[in-house]
Amino acid sequence: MARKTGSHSEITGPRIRAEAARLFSRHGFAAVSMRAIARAVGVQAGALYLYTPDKESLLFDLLKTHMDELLAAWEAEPRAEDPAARLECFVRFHIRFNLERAEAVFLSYMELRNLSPENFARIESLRKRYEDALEAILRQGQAAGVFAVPDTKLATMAIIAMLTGVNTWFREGGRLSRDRVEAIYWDMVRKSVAP
Amino acid sequence: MARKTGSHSEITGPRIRAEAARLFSRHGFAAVSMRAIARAVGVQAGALYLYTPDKESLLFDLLKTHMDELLAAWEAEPRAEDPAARLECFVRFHIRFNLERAEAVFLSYMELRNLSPENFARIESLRKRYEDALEAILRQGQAAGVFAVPDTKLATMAIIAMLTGVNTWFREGGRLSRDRVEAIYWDMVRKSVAP
DNA sequence: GTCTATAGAAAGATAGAC
DNA sequence: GTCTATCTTTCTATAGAC
Repeated sequence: MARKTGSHSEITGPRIRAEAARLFSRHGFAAVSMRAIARAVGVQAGALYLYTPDKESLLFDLLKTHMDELLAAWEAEPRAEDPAARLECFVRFHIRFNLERAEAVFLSYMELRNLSPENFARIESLRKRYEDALEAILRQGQAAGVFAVPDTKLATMAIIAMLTGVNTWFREGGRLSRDRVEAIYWDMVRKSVAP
Repeated sequence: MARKTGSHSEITGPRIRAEAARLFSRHGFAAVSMRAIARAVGVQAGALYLYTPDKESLLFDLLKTHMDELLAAWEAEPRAEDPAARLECFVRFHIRFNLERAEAVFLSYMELRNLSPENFARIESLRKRYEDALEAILRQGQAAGVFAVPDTKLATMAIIAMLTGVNTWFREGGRLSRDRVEAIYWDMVRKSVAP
């Protein structure tokens, strides 16, 4: 136990990211000062710079981690062969994952403009990979004749926007359970791509 | 022509709102300074306070005007009796109007958190009125047996999110014309609420 | 109606003590 | 690893000249 008083790098780093995510998603990146983050964590402002070179890198770290986890979680899902079953899996996965990470999802849509062009491009390419996963399902179903969409690219964007919208109104303990919401959205998506 | 040099109230007011909308939508409310708005307009920062009591009121004015114009434009649309025809009208109206006012739409989704609680509530109640217009169409079609949605409230939120999403990717002069996009989205919406 | 000038507060980031 | 102190810049908003 030779550790010096006030040395907590293994917990302060994650705490900084957690508080930054909470504050950024609530007030917006530009409206949150480094001092405000430090206060929430319980350290002085200067201490933050031991964990991030600057404010923008802190934001980028949050968005990059979120996108990596999103892609990894989707790739870990069981992979159904049937296009309709895969599409249902995607719909339920997207709603579930996004509701569990509401803060990060909000950030990843709202705060992109605060990234440098290079960092912006990196996040966008990860998002594109995720969109491509859905488009591949739609193409497969289209080829098999079980889906009939006029344009798979537009259907991809339409479905993702529709599903992500759940985050704007869903509240735990509200009128509908998360599972019921998933079922209702799946019903609408299923019909929207039906022949 | 007794007007003093530098007196332009009838054009400076609208210019301030236009430049503020452009800058807020591009960089975010908190990231745009009053100096930056003044510079874009071509006046000094102090002159802005002849047109707005403070920065937040300027934002509120933009959002309020947008919501008022949205509601007025929808109410001015020809009102079809048939629920399916009215729904198609809503889909096309929403896409068209939102694409024409991309900056204001972006602001009205992204910058709500920068309003005071009172002003936030005023904007949200206008948004609710717009959502209610769509829900009324869905209820009417449901009662007539031409639509079959598991939950009209969720279908309302799903459809609006899907349609508003067009603004995130549509570019004039791209692969698809605006009319073609409207038709494709209408096809998907039509099927999603079909029995 | 717009300008210059400025008050007063707060921002991002760094230096050096401990 | 964290703190205190501070540099430098920038911010919102106001006062008073023209």
